[in-house]
Amino acid sequence: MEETKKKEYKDTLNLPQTTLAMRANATQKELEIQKFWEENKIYEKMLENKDKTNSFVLHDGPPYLSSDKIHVGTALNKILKDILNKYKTQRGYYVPYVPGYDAHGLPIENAVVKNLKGGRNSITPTELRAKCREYAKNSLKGQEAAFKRLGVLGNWEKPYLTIAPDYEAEQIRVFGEMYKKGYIEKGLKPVYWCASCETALAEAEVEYQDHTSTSIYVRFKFVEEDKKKVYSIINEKENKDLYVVIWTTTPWTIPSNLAVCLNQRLDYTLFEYENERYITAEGLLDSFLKDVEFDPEKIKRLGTIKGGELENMSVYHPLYDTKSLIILGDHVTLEAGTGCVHTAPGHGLEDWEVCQKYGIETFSPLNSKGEWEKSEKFNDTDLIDVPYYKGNEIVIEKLEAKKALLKKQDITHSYPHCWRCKHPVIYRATAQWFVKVDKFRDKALEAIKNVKWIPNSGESRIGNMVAGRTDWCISRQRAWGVPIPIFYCEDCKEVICTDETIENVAKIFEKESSDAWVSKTAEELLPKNFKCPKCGKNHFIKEKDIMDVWFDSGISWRAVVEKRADELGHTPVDMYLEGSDQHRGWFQSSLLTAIATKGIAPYKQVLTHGFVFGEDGRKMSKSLGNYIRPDDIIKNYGADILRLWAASVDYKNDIKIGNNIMGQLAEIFKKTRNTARFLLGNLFDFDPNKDYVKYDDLKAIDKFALHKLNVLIENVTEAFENYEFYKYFQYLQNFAAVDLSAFYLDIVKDRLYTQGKKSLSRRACQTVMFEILQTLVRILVPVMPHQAEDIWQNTPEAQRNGIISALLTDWPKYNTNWENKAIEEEYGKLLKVREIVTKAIEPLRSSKIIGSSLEADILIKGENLEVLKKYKNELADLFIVSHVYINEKTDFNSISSFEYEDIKIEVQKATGEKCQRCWKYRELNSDNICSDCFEAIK
RNA sequence: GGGCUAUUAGCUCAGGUGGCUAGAGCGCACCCCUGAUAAGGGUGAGGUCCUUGGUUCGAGUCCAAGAUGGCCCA
Repeated sequence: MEETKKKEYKDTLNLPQTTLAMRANATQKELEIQKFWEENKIYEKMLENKDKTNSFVLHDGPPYLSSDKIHVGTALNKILKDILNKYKTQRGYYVPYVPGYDAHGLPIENAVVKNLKGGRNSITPTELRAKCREYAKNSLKGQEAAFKRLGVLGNWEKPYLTIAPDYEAEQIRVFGEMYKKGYIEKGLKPVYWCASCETALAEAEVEYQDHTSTSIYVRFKFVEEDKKKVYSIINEKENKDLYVVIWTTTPWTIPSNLAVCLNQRLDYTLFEYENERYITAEGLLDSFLKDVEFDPEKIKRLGTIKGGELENMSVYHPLYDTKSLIILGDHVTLEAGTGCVHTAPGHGLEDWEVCQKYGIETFSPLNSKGEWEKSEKFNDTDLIDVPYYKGNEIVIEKLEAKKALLKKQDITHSYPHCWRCKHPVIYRATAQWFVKVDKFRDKALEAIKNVKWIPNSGESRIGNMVAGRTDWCISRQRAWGVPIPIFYCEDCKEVICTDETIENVAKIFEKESSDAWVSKTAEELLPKNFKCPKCGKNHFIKEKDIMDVWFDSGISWRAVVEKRADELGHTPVDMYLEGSDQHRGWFQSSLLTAIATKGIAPYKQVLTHGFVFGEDGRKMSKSLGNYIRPDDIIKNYGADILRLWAASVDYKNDIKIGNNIMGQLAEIFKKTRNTARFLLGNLFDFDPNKDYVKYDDLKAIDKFALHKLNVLIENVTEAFENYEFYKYFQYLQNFAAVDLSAFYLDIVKDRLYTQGKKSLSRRACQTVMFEILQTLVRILVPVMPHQAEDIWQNTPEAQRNGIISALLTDWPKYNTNWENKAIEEEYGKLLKVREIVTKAIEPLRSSKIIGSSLEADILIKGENLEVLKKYKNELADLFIVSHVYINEKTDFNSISSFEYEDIKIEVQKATGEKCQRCWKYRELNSDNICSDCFEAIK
């Protein structure tokens, strides 16, 4: 047979034709597609003609604008949101998406200050705020571009910013409402304080360095009445003095002591030494005795008592004529000291917190320079005007004089220092504004129960946090933020915050932003001719603190969702979707502000995802070499593959990312693409309006394929409804690789190529492929929108039904007409046999006796082969061999066989000659083709 | 230390109420095809189901303790 003849036959085949490129060329193509979406206003069209009462609103949690680059974790978050939004849109919902940005706060302020040559004080607060604003806006540009590059669609024309004037104004109103309800109060709380810079410091502004401190053991004497109680508990008759012993590394805080904290579960030992009696934790007794040089031989143990039994007893302050309460706290451990913790709520965060529970007021006698100040509550003349760091010595002397000091020794430990002046910092309680969460906590806890948390462990997570929270400190001593809108009367010191003042400030902010608080005087910010409601005078000063940024973003349900009701509807929205750290952050601040003002949670569902790690399971870091940025992935693979990654992992847990993982996803991406490409290639001449074959005329295998497609639709839909995208990924992958590529498409190829172009049998499988392609494109949309669009744009016009973008297609529906249990069951059996057939042929291939499976004939032997007999005419196609015989062949030259259960497969070299057109082994005519082919090209 | 959480093949995931000789896809190895061709097909090798105890005739599955990792607190 000469080559030309071969070529002639090839020309009579219906080979695939398509304009869809085999390679995605994603990095470039995705940009073109994004441009197409933008120019054709696809986001707007997705919202058009939708019933707004049938909406799905996912309210965006604002990422922080500290940098113009985004992290993979942020990308993951935005992608998950977008996948969901696109899916819900396809399901017919009205799905608006307004991206947000969090733009106030310390990191931005610090970044700006760092770039100032002359430091913070070289410019005015107004100028500083302007620079912060500029910094945030620049970051926004970078982040917005990065988000868009992911293929995220939304209202990019009008995102929301926490620094927008109308946003800030609304924040003031929310504050006002909460204040009016009595939910906001002023109180004292210790913060890191640098006495040399005279400023409060945030955690991020503190550096830990080694520092040598004088540590002391101090004894506090029990009051008579409580001592008797203790003795009665341990049955001790002799009524000698009893002391509890504390250990501290900050002697200067002793004057501020108000309590001694024990752990309720720990055992405490009472013992006598040289006629004095003490209490310390059992587990620390040995180290204590050693430190204070008590001879263990001379110890007389009197008994043991649980910390819990001493609760609410009192001891005398070692220096003053006051009493300190014995309280309990879980932070007390056996790591160091005596298990009895000196507690000064004005000088330690844990101290403060535990004292809040006992209603012990915060006592903070130091001024901003760190010097003791005379007051009603403090009048120790030895210390007044002395700076705290000189106080250590004085306090120790005084303790010695009172015989309260058991021991002092120097220790070196890690201690916080000011990042700017490098001096050690202290905890100092200052006046702060608090949201009194305990006043509406029960309501919040109730609301938490009515929200759907995904995964549902979120409920106990946030529930426990809210239950344990008494106060939310919203004061920050910073410049870049929304001011706490409080005025003080200079004359009578009245605190002023009324409906009138709030609304006036809000109105001003609406026009000029919260910068007005800095640039205007108190009088300018107050209503005209405002007079102090208490004393009637008219001199006022402004509060200097700004609000915690969590308060900013926490009111977005109000400043964004409710303000843009026409676009976003109302609270509660359908979903908040963020990283699991937001149980502490945004989920909580949003909940608290909404409960406090509106009485309801701002969301119906909250979905959380875990954090992203390197492929090695370790935290991503540049030094470990496992740090990956979204940019890098997009540059190498494109956004769709990053999106596919987001969809492929179970985001409830920690998530890993790396080159191996991405490489693998790229393979899946290619698989779906090539499958779609093959479908497209074989549909080039298919017009569903004319060529669609009705169900009854399909071959059994076609019906089986539709059945499989139906199952896919069902599974994938369920996966999306449950937000289990990784299940979708598994289903999709299996369908493309197993059901299509390795099965249906492989088998049907022969029919498509060799049957008459317009023959019923070719049109039948084109009909099925059409349905598959239509479904495939649609289910690719949420996860791989660019790929879906590329496929769609290369789909023949007649098959697109006038829909201009893949993103505007509907989600496929389960089709009951395609349900076919009989075929499913029968084909299930045939597939088993097919497996046995391939196993029987395999050895012939390995030993190079045959190449293509069409070079083989099959003989099936066994009992109960009814199903096989029923489909006898389709079996050769199904196994892709030339002839299939069942039981009855006598002259079969078996050269290989394989047995499984009750079926035996024999293989022989195919009889007849290779048809030059269809390559099957057949009786050939004079043109060297078989009769089927002869018919097909007639 | 506390709250919540995770740990099944190299990777991503399945394994309701205990019965598994532990599955899938990908990747890998080998082979085939050359009419999906920088594609397609086949076969195969990979697992002390984190560990240790316990309950049970029987545990990846239930219970207890522990290890390791994570987020948030302290």
